[in-house]
Order: sequence, then structure tokens, then C-alpha cells
Amino acid sequence: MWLHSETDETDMDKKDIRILKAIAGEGTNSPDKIQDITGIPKSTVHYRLKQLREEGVLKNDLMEMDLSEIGVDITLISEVYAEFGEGYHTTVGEKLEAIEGVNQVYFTMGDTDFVVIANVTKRAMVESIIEDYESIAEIERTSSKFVISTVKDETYPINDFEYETLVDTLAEK
Amino acid sequence: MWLHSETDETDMDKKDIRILKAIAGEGTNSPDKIQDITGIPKSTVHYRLKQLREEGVLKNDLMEMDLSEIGVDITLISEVYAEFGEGYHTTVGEKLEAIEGVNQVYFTMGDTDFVVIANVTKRAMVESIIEDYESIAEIERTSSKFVISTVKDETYPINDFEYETLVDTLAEK
DNA sequence: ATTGAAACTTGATCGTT
DNA sequence: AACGATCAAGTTTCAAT
Repeated sequence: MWLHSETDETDMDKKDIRILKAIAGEGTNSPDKIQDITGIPKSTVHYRLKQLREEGVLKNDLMEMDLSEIGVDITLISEVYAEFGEGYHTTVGEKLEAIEGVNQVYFTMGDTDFVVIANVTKRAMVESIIEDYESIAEIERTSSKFVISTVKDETYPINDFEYETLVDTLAEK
Repeated sequence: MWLHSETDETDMDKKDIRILKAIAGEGTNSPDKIQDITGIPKSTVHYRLKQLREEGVLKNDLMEMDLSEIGVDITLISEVYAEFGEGYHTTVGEKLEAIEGVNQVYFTMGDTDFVVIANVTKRAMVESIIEDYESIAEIERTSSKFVISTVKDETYPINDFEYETLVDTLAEK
């Protein structure tokens, strides 16, 4: 898990790349449609996709979701500096990822610090999130910036849908 | 596109949330399976999902992809400071997002700067990417950090599969 | 807007090359 | 490993509420 490790063997070839590009380009993982786009027979497509799934390259089906459409239009990027200590990397990381609204947590080189990206609905939630960061025992300090606009990656995959409070939040408006 | 705008109307209710959570939790968007999980009849699930698609909340089908499995195990987070000028935000942003390996570009508040996240296969590509950033006309300076490990969001959706060179890169090894 | 059942489409399987 | 034909399985539609 440090840098890269173990069996780094993947047997991808150009045909796989064509299939993956078709999936990405058309926004579908249907063997039938991929056949239409690439000309590769759907049974072959099926075979390749199964292979890639077994290799662990492909995992779950997702749906691309436009967070801003449901009112989640505030993105906050924070640097979170933690004290250094045995296992802090994991402990602190887990605490950060558990915070509602947090969607990405990176542990970075150099000083012991994290880059955390959160998406929320309301300005008030920003203060609350930053407080959450700072309330974690080993945190030294944080430094945050707002995102004005997302040039790339405007939409978001549903892979960790956590906005339980969303309906209520919307109702409040 | 500044903060949020226009019709911010979404008619999501708790049933939609249940469906979305099921999709996220089980990694499937099959009406049949969602019916099994939630108990909501598949025809109703179908109806709701269609609705959400028409509202623009849901877009493409995607597949979760483990980049590290295909050798893309280096993540680079950079702050890119640009000169301020009319339309630079768009111009510079577009140039940044066009760079191979760049997967996220955020334009942030405060000084005119971008946060850019790139994923690549080889250390050498890091240098090349940073050079690319700095070669863009309006860039003042950049500041980058490596990601040691991704605490959250380890996998990646195929929504912009651009690793054309990947097969060749792997072959070189 | 919801649903059960029908109609239809498609993804998965299988056997051959 | 590739693929055409086949069939089970799934999605979508429809009519009634």
C-alpha cells in the first residue's frame, strides 16, 4: 500500500482499451452498445469485461451524478495537518473519511498532512465540517479553500451516497 | 456557473434517497436488484430513475475502476497559480484539463489559482506533467505534493478514460 | 405516482473454430 | 481467445388504481 506493490500484473491490451474508451465515451457498459460502437462482438466484449472484473480492474456499476443538481454545490478543499505518530495516518484518515460530506481523503508526502475534499449543500455545513476536522484529536491545524467552479469532474459517481439529510435540507429552503 | 444558479429545483424525496443509497451500497443500477434490496417494486424503481435522469440528476452509467490495478498508482495534487486576467479562469482551466493524466481541475477562491489532481503510471510522467502545467502561458508558479495513499476514493469511475499510452507503457516495463 | 403482469430487449452461456 | 447462435434473465411498457 506504500507506493505500489505486489503483483502488478494486468494483461490489458489495445482491445481492452478500445472497450474501456467506448464505455467512458458513451456512458454505457452494455455489451450490446459497445458492440455497436467498436464492432467487437458482444460475446467477446462480455468475455473481456468478465476478465477485467476478475483481475480487479473493474468493480461496481456506478451512475454519474450531478451533485449541483441536488443542491450540493459547495466544494471545499482542505489541507489538514496532523501530528506524527504511529498509525496516525490510518487513525486520522479514517476519522476524516467518516465525516458527512467528505468525499476524498489523500494522505500526502512531506509533512504529515491530508488533502480532504468535501461537497455540501449549505454554507453553514462548511463551518461545521471544518470544526469536525479540527476536533479530531491529533489535528494540528487546517487550511481550507472554496471551489468557485469545477473545470473538470463536475459530475460525481454515486459510490458513497451519504446525503441522508438532503431531503430535509431541501425542505427547509 | 458562479456559485449556484438558475432552476435549483429537484423533486427528490426519501424514496429516491433509498434508491440512490441502494445503488451506491450494492454497486448496481439494476431495477431488479434494487427491488430486492429496498422492497420497492422494480417498475417503480424504473419510474423514479427515469425521472431523475430527466431532471439531470443522474447521467451516464459508469464502472468503478481501480486505477492502481492497471499501474496508474501515482497521484499528484498541485496548486497552480495563474495570472489574473479576463477569461483566464476558463482558458487556463481548459488547458489544464486537456493534459493527459489530469483528472480533476478546481478553480478556487482567493488568489487566482487552481487545484489540479493527476493520476499517472510512472515517476517520469510526474515531471512531464508539472512541466506541462508550467508551460501554459499564464501560469505564475506551481506547487505540488505526492499522494502516499488514498484513504478514500481509491477506485475511480471510468468517465474519462484517456490512458491510450497505457498498453505501451506497460509493455516497456 | 404506484404497481403486477405482459411484452420485449439484452446480457450471459455454450459449442465451435 | 474469438465469436455466432441460443436462451435465460433482465428491463421496459402498459393498463388499472
